[in-house]
Amino acid sequence: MVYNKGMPELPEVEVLRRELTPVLVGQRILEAHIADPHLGVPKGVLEGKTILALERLGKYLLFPFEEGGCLVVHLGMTGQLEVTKENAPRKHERARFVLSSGTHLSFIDPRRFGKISLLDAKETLQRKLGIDPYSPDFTFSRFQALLEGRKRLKDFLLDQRNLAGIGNIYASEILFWARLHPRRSINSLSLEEQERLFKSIRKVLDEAIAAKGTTIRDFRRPGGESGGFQNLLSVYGKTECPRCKGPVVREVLSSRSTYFCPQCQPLA
DNA sequence: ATAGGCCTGACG
DNA sequence: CGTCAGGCCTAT
Repeated sequence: MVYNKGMPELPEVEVLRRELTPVLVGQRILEAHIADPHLGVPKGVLEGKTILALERLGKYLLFPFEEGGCLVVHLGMTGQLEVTKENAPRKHERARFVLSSGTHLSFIDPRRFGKISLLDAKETLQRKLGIDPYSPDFTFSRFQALLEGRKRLKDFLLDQRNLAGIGNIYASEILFWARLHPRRSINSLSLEEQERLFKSIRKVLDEAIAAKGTTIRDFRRPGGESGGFQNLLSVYGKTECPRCKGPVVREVLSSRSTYFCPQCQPLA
């Protein structure tokens, strides 16, 4: 079974969490092989631990242990998690865990931007991150409070200290649905525009999760299928606006590609 | 607010 | 060859 995203934002990590849960919960780690010394996991601490659940915070996947503490995985740009029965190491494999069921969990990451670490508690990570859009804290009034003092709209969405989980693709998609220009300044938003933005966040993320994530490269689902949201993207990587049929513009903001329809998302 | 660095592969 | 890529951190 291959669980390969490769464009891991919140929806992709959530799909991963859901699909890995039945395979991993209750499993004991028999062996942990950390091939990449880059990954800061001390030797010998994972063996014998039992995975209690799979949780997600923003783009982080957490494996809390029955014995306390948790393993944290961040996929970076190209990280993948694969469950396999085979013992042969995969290309770009950075870590491998042998589980009590006999299956192996392998962490594959060509560009090595991904991270594996060990945490005392979920709260340690939570303190570094803003509100997860699927936590009970994600209310309109909390959202409004986050907007206070912030500047450019797209930067706000990408900063994980505000909201945790939105990346470059979904930022463009959310702003399209909210009909807001990526360079709009936050303090210029009307109440109605704030509400549109708030609702667009969950709408886009919900649909992306329902479609099993976005596959722009070579993502394979467990049965060999791809995720489906790449077929539902409105502006990211597009040239024509699905709403007004006008041209979609690509603009570089904070050295990241940003797509929007200047007609439907006016700056003024 | 922006550029650069971390890495490697894919593509022109 | 050169350019680009969905993340994130640090330094100007």
